[in-house]
Amino acid sequence: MSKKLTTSQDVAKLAGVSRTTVSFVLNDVKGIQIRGDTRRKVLKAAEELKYVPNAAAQALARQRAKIIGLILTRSPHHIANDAFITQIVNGLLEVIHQHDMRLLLDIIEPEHQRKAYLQMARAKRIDGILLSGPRSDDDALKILGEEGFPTVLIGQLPGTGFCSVDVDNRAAAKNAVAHLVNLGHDRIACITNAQPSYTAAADRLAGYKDALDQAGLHFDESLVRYGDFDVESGYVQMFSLLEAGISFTSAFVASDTVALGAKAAIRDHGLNIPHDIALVGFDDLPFSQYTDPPLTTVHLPVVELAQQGCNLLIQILQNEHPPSQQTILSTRLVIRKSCGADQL
Amino acid sequence: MSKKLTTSQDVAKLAGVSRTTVSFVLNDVKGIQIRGDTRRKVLKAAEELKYVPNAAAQALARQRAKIIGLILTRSPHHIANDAFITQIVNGLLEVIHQHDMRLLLDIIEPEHQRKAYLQMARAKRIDGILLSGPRSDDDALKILGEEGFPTVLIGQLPGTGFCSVDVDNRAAAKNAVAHLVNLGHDRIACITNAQPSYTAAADRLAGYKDALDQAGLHFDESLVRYGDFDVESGYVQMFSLLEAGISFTSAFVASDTVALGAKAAIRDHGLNIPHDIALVGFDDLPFSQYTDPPLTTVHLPVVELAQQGCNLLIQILQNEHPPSQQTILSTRLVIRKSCGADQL
DNA sequence: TGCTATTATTAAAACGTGTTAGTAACGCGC
DNA sequence: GCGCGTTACTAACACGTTTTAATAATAGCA
Repeated sequence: MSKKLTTSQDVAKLAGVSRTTVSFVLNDVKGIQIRGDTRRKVLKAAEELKYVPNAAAQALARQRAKIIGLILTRSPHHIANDAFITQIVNGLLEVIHQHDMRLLLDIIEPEHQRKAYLQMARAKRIDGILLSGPRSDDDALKILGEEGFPTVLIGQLPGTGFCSVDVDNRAAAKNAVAHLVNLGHDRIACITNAQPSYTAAADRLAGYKDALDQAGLHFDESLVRYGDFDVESGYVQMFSLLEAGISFTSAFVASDTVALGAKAAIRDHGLNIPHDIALVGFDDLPFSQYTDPPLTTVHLPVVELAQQGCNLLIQILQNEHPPSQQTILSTRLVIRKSCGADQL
Repeated sequence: MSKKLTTSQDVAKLAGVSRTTVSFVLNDVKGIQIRGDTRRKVLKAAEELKYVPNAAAQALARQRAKIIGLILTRSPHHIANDAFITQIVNGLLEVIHQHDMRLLLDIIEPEHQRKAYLQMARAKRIDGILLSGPRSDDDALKILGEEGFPTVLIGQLPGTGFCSVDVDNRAAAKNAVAHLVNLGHDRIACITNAQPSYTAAADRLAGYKDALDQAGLHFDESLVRYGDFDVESGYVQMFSLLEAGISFTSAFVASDTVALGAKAAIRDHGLNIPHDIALVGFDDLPFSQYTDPPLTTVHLPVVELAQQGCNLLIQILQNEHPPSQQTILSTRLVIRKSCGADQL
């Protein structure tokens, strides 16, 4: 491992020009004129030496790391069960690559070392933050806001001034449950995707109530259970519902992952979907159309969510007008077999 | 957004010492003695000013970015369907955090801009690379090796000098297929997880053949299909097998994701698992025990894979003896209902 | 030829840290 | 009182860029 590191000085020497000229040529600085042959000399020298500018030095000089941070605030266990993350990363990277930037990924446990990303921001290790799963009790986030650090939320935090991209969870959930109502169900159970301290979970539950209200149906607390992101929680909660001896003919499960567990519990009770219990999920994960039966669910434009969030952040970084604060993308109900709609 | 940036100079001034002393105290440099009260003054000043060292400047000065890069060489579409990534990231971050480092994530499309991570390495944006899904036709990787850049493969590339962590795909596949043989099956179809240019896919296919050989069974090319990472490919390939009119009573599908698609195809043909066709997967994804029926599959220690790979890389970075080149972790067959073993 | 305007290039100052080499201050033995 | 080793600190350089201000070279014009 040779210790030599090709620097812009080397390129300059080989091309017979100054370091400044090398920088001008390589960065294509506008407002600066360089003779054609000089430019070619520099480019040739750089090519020959396989010169690559040192990232740290560049970051220090131009006060930009060209890195954006994606922060996920969930426990590792929840991360492992989150089928969205890869899609988010995909969408993000597409935009990021267009701007010749990089992605730094970090996971922060809700109760733990919350200041980690505050540090990264202050150290200017990252130029901006994309935060998925914002919590209202997150002080670090609050400080970030006060310090004016470029931040975009994937999700929402009403009452704060943050830019955000999200879907209308409440309306989407209402729509999904209304579908069950329209199919004639009046005893509809609900398993949330997570604890109600997560705004998305609370919103989806609210949507469930909205649909009941609109249909003039009574909201029965005993039909509600709280999921916890993963498959197992779906199994456990649906099991609990079935064991409770409360009658219901359909269920709205606010996460496809959780719904998968719920489905297994229903099967283990010897019941049939959709005949005995009609099931509607939320998320439309890649596997959801391949479950047995295929899962009726709410499609979330995750990739678009990530892309728009990232574009928003980059606009902020470039000081282009801080655009409309809150972006809401639309969802759609994907009707498959698990709700029994095709049997009408 | 105030333009001021607290620097170590500010801390020095407030504490009434030199910048050097601040650095000594904050980095706890050994071999240097600092009086107790001076140390306290510095710490207090740093605290008061909320000083956080500039990452770029640090990286430049100490020639270390304290960032390791996770490079995934798969197409975005495949990434979206890869349920392992989140687990890998989880395992990685745990180790990375212990060493006060960060994770930079990038996805490189196999056919496309391969040099991207070579650039990052040369720019010293990252200190080391963890590469998942290595391909033998990857020139950039070859160059990385020649330049002695710290690299660890998740997966394998025989014949190269890279450190790597992997499982014995061939033995694991052989074991899984042998299980089907032991259950009395002599017509066993196979759908790979990916194109055979991926070493993992080729190895698993080889293991399938090994098991047939050992059992004295004939290898029938027409029973083999090639999956392509995602659920859909499983559906398509199993469909093709079923339509081909070749009789078989069981199938080894070298990926749980692909197996999910295969399962759907079997169902759509009105066949029962495991009665008509016994199914064995590979990977043991979080959802695999919740499919209907629960999937018999090969458990992969993904988290451990990531952790050990990361530890290996960090050891290399610290110039501790470049340890045993190839690490192989063990797998185990998880027997559930889809293979019909419990009906014996 | 001189003077100015423009063009092409460079020297030097930032950026904020880590680190080496060096220097005061102090006690100590003789 | 002189050298000598310790202790506690600092001045100054290094890291590799970008960018500003200055300069050398060329052209335009009377």
